[in-house]
Amino acid sequence: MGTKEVKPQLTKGLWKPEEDLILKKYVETHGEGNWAAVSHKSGLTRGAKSCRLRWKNYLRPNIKRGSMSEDEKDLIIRLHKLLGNRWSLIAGRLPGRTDNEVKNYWNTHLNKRRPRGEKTNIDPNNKKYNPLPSYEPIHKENEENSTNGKGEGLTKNEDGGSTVSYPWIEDIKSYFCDIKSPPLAIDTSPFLFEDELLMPIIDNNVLFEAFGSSGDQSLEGMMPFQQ
DNA sequence: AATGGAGGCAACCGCACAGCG
DNA sequence: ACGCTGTGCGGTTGCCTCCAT
Repeated sequence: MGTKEVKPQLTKGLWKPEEDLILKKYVETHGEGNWAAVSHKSGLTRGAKSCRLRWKNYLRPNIKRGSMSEDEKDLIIRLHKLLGNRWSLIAGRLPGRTDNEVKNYWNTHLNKRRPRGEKTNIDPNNKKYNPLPSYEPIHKENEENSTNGKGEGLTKNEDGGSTVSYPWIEDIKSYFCDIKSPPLAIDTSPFLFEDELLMPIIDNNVLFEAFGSSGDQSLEGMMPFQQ
């Protein structure tokens, strides 16, 4: 290869306390964001991504460290069941926890059965993420008595004609079936509709589909969207 | 006391996506 | 419409610590 890079060598590996201090002071002075500028102007020899990661996962205020509580564990398990490996979404429901921490916790404590290095939703051939399950309703025009064989997951539109199929109905159903039984306090915050992802997933139609028109009394109080 | 393996965690890497000119 | 840049995300890796032998 011959020619060496002219760029100053970037530091890698563990952060030193003095580096933390520099980064913390810089962000406190100039604000979060524009990590390229942080990298250039702070005096650190760290890349932008490294600075961002360090701030986000370690230096940011209100980071909660230490072992997970039972409630947190429970919530991680349930949210993972619902959302899969969308760690940032899951972490967003755990105040003070980062996506990296949740991911690490899952991989080390909750997912022990998977051999180290085994891929999850990565396609080994093209190294791209496999598509996540579609949460878009499927509209079927003029399909009479459309069911999946069990009468689940399909709803007639109010205006007649088409039917709407919710391919994710079983996910939601199993999720709520699960949380009916445990005595642990149920954190309903995941369903406060702040996450764009959950917005289209959980609404009254979903619950109607999952639990039927008779209503399930045991679910009352767990449905923050019901007025 | 020495050592080797396993577990845990911080950080890196590559990819995707959004915003902007 | 397209390319560039910055940011975010998820998978993976490497190092440190702990513990059993």
